[in-house]
Amino acid sequence: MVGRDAAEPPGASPESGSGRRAQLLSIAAELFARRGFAATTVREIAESAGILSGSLYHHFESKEAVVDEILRAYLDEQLAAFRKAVGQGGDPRSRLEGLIRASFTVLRRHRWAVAILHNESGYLASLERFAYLEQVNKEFERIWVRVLREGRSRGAFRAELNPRLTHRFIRDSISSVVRWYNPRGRMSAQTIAEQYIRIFCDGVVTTSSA
Amino acid sequence: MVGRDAAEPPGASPESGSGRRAQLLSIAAELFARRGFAATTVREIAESAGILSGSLYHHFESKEAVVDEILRAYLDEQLAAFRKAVGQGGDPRSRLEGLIRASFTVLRRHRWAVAILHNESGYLASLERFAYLEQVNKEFERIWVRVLREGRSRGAFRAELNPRLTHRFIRDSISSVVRWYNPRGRMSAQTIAEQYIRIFCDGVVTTSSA
DNA sequence: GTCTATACACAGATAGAC
DNA sequence: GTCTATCTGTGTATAGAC
Repeated sequence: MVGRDAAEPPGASPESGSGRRAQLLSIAAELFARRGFAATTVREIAESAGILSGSLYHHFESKEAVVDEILRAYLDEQLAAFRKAVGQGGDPRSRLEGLIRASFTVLRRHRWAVAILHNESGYLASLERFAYLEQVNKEFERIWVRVLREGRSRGAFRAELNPRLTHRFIRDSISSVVRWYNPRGRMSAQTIAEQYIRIFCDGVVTTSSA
Repeated sequence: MVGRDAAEPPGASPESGSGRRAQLLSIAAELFARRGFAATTVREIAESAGILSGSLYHHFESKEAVVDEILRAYLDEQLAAFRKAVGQGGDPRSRLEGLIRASFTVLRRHRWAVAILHNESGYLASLERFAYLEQVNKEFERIWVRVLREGRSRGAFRAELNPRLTHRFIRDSISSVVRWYNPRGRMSAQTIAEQYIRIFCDGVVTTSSA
């Protein structure tokens, strides 16, 4: 847990929960993801929710507090999903596939949070309030790099690939999916996940004589 | 050419050119890329350049005009580089590698522009002024998809991969590199390009029995 | 829980002196 | 080409009535 003092019943995620607060978080998350955090005004958030901007401050202490909550809910779930995935064992490839699938699974529920984190992490990192992002980032990297290194030392993954670079590569590729992913579109998160696994593991080229 | 009325000698790129105007563009580009377009103020740009905000308007008509110029300079060069790459012929894999290398080559000179386009395209697309971004986007996609489709029909690339998805995948992966790429760091753009080509084409796994 | 009304800061941009 | 001074709009946030 990244930690927060929940005034809401636990289990209520900002992007799927019921309740007014969760609804407001969901609306704000989509706007932040689509237009950017700085470019989104609290008036727009309130208007989308059918209330006036002043009323938002009954639910949240500030605009920053809103993103904060959106991001923490996502990060908590993602961390748990990664830990569960690597805990299941298996050969290196299965473990890598497990991490990739865990990313896509959480992405379905937290697409806006994934987009916000990907787009605004540079800006948010400059604010003291979001110093924890760097820590979580490092923890995620540790989990992935362990799997990649083990696979490499066992000869399952290519020796010439830098594990940290490979992790960033996969992470950013998946994060970028939220820009065009549509839950009601032709491609399900599963379909995309399987295509991505195919590319990451086996590449685009068929005659891999490497 | 995306087109603009140049009051400057041609060939002067915003990120490497000499002259006051080019210098200001370079400073602004870095700030926009690091902190976000909306989050960066004209006062910050001016301050970084050692002048006052009012003085900026002697060089540019507006903040939007500044990003506009940064993006156009990049897009012009990128388009030319892609066209040159596909014009060189070769087998599907060579052509794909050519496109990837062309991306990384241009990225060296226009890293901030690449970051801005990647991070802010959602927001910028909502402004009339930047309607051309969609057109350029489509043109880039056309170039890539042609190569990917041909490779697929020739049996060189996996049949199950969606060409448009594959293009977006590669494009976004490369764009994300600018977040951590450091021209004076351990990894050169070439080194990164070769690792990316390796992953894209052959995958991470060694025993690709696919 | 929402609205009214408003404080206060800061944004982008302009005009004219130097 | 830069500065001084400033206009005007809009942003976040607050206080108190309903």
